[in-house]
Amino acid sequence: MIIEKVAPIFTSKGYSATSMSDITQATGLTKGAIYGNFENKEQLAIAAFQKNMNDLLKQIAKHQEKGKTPLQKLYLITDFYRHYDQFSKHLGGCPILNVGVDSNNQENHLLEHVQAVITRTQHTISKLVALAQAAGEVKKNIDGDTFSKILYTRIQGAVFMYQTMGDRNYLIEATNNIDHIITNELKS
Amino acid sequence: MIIEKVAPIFTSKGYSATSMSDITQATGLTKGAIYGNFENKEQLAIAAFQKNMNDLLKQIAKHQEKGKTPLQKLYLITDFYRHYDQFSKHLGGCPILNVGVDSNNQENHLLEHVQAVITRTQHTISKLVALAQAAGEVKKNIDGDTFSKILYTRIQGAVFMYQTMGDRNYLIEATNNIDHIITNELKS
DNA sequence: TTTTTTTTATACCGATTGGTATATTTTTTT
DNA sequence: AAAAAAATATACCAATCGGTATAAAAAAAA
Repeated sequence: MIIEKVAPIFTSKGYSATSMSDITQATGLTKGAIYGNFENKEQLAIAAFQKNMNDLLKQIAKHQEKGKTPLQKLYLITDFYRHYDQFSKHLGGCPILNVGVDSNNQENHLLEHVQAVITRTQHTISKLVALAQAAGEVKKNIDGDTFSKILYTRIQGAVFMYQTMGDRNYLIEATNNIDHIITNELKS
Repeated sequence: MIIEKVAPIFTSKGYSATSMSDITQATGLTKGAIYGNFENKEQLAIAAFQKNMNDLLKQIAKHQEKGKTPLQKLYLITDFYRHYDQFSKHLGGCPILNVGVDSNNQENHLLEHVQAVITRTQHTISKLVALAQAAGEVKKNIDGDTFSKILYTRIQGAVFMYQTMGDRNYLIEATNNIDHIITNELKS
């Protein structure tokens, strides 16, 4: 319950801009209660980030269930991010982007967690490409690792532009464009 | 001189993680001296951001001088970002990305300055495309505004991935890929 | 060289920071 | 119902936060 109430604050305001009184105010608890459950502010921030990532990755996986073949699932990943403005709202923004930038050049250990999630997600995408190749849906000469990096980089770029310009069209145009690439360059 | 020493700190650590004692320490001045030159911390952060943007935009313009035609200058923009890891280092990271994310959902007025620079830069790129079209270097049916948004979004995505993963290849692959698009889809 | 102006340093302000020892309350176990 | 364990609240800590009034020093103007 603490984590749930605190996670969107950390994501939207950033680590050092989030104070313990923000946390006590949001939870309705006192500092004693918070420190009875978490070692310190950093551990709470890490727990909040992991909760956000759990929510996010679970939702992406759920969205993919609508697709039957690996290729359909690939399209559904981009489709998820097409409407990422809605989902990221209740996370307090994109945790990967926000925490990634916020924790860079900082003394806390949040960055390592962000890196781990990015690496893991890229692996998931590249394995999906391999499955699509095995099913004959995607050309054999496509390199899954390269594609997953391109896809992830483009999506995060669109997320950044969406968040700082407040324009959802960046998400729409980027995902449409990636779909176009999948159809014209990957699809066999 | 104050701005010069302080700018990379604000960019790398973020607004609220940068304290006045960080500033006095970096400049060798006391708080009295700082507040004799700047109204408050926020105005100093804005001045620092604008100094960074001045440096960045000037360097991009300078890099473009090597090209003669509008199309060559377009290639030189992507070429600048191919080596952005070197240049952004002495800025304390990418000010657009870092300040854009950092100032989101914050009470300061930094975000508006970031938005203004992004809008302005996209205008510059789209005017360059128009010039290239007038010179017969780029197809007439290309929409400059759309292209400049795609280019900028992809570059910022690569900058984010470079910074959080610490891998320069994200910059290289993204800029190579954009060049590929210019050559195959824009060039007449 | 004296006066004026600008810049910097000192010393302080109240408020807030993250964090903790201890007491109280609540929950669980017996 | 009594005892033990877990969770929460109270009251406090030194340190630091951003900011300021005033005095000293340096620079510019006269």
